[in-house]
Amino acid sequence: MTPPRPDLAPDGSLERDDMEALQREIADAAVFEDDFSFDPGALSNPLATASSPDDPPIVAGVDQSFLTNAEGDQDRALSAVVAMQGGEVIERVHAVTPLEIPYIPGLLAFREGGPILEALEALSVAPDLFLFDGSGRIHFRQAGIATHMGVIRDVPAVGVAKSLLCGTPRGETENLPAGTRVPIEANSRVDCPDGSLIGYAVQTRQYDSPDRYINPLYVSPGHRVGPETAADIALALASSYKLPEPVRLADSYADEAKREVYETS
DNA sequence: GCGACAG
DNA sequence: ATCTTGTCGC
Repeated sequence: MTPPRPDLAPDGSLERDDMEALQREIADAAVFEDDFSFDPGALSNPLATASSPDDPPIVAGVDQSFLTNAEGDQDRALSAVVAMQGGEVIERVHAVTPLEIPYIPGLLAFREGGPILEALEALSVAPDLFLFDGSGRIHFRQAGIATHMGVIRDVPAVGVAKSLLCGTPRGETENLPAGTRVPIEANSRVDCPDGSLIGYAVQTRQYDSPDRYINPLYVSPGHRVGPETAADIALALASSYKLPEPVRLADSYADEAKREVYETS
């Protein structure tokens, strides 16, 4: 399947200015509000399956691992995709591609976007929603990897990051109770009006003991999802662990597939 | 010049 | 991201 917007694909050979210009184009094409037909309430609730006339939505988690050559340099990226439906894994695919550029904050999609798009091509099911490890709208040019990939495929996408790239939490984010969220608003480093709601710090899990605490996730709209719904989705999909299940499984699958590559070659 | 910086 | 043992707590 050819993506709706192959012209916006991340190209590691572009000049930095052109990469940033492309990101502004991506942000212009992105929709940071709910624009999908499935019922988000049917994502994790097993009972929704029986009561719904339709099949539960298919959610795909995406994550990467990296391969090292004989010299010890990271020369390839491995992208892993785990598709789930009604709480069950229905498909797993992965792809390995050579790395073009180093990791540069703000340009992550130009490093990892290639293998991701290739892995998505290998998917036989059509996900209703993508979850990416990284930011969406919480990005200098509002075009994090979740936004970039979501726009190219024109599929609803959410960014799930473990640390904050930019923006300002509208309050304390340490030791939040499970199930709570704190708005992240744009600051001067973000290419949109100061104070714009660009995502949430989301506490999916928390310890009971008072002497230690879990850090929140930073969830932001990628494409065709609003900030509120993005946070709802992360909470709904993270019933047992900090990370939403599709992303957590993609994470471990990326490691598993990496070991297979090393053992096979 | 200084600081900030997803994975 | 990646390199990695022990260790704290339920």
